[in-house]
Amino acid sequence: MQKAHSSLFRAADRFLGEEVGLSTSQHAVLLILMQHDGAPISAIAGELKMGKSSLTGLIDRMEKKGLVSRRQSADDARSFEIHIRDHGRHLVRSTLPGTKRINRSILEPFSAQEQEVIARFLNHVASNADEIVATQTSRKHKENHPQ
Amino acid sequence: MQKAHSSLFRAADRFLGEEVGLSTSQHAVLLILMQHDGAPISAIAGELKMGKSSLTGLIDRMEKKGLVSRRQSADDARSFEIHIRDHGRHLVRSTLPGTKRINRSILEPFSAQEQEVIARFLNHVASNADEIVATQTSRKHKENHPQ
DNA sequence: TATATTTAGTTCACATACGAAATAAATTAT
DNA sequence: ATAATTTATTTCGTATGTGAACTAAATATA
Repeated sequence: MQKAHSSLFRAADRFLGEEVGLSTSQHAVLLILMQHDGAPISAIAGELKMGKSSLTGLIDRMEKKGLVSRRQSADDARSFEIHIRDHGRHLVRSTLPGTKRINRSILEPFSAQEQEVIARFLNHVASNADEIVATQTSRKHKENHPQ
Repeated sequence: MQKAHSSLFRAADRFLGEEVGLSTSQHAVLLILMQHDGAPISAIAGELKMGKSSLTGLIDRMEKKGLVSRRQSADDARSFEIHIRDHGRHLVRSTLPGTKRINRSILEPFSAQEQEVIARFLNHVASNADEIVATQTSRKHKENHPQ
């Protein structure tokens, strides 16, 4: 299972990197911001199931590339709003056809019913992977994604 | 899709790391060596679809932990055989029940027929992800995994 | 209000992966 | 046999992710 996942993950990453110079995470951040522009770092980290410390570096690099900008929150002096910039917006839009093509191409050999099962499976994994693993180890979970 | 994969990938990685101190890649290397002990670095890199340079570091760290050992190939003066050591063998064995439990638990909500579809899908992804992406970008592929 | 706790974000040391370039040995071509 | 090419591995610089420890601000509790 891990192998299947890691190879798709790496292949998708390679595709994005070659195509427009975005890592998977950068791409994911942009997609989130397209829906929730101005989201704070914590929220983005939560959505991506990444540690906050990772987001600091990720947003740094994206800022350096001119994809997003940090803006002080008016309400909370600790917090920053992350805003997508035009460059980021255009870039992420340019990836949509390619990623759609790839998804189609991956699902091509499967029937409509089978694709439904696959979609259900992937959603299940996406929303429960953390909990499933946590249940098995039955500890260290809250300590890992607490922040 | 990427999100689903990255979150499972990371969750599995966390599980292995917490449980016995193995990264997914280290685990995968040990599993390969259980079947093909003495495999050279190139072959392992090929199986994992990783660059050879990555394997140098990976094997370095595994050697430092006493999981595997490098041994000069008798035939080829450039090549090293990677051998699994007892410590590695015991460690990877100890992970098997846990990973089986997790796999079962992930597949639990799906019927036998659905599980068959899922397995077919994952195998498809594992063996074709690279090619699918390569077809789309239609270049840079052989240059990336040539060595 | 004063103190304690939680929360947002960063910094740090480290693990991991990558591609390009280097080295050295094996193979192929001439 | 010599030269050109390919192959196996390492080194280097860089990107990415992590958890622990830190700072500062917000919130809760006393």
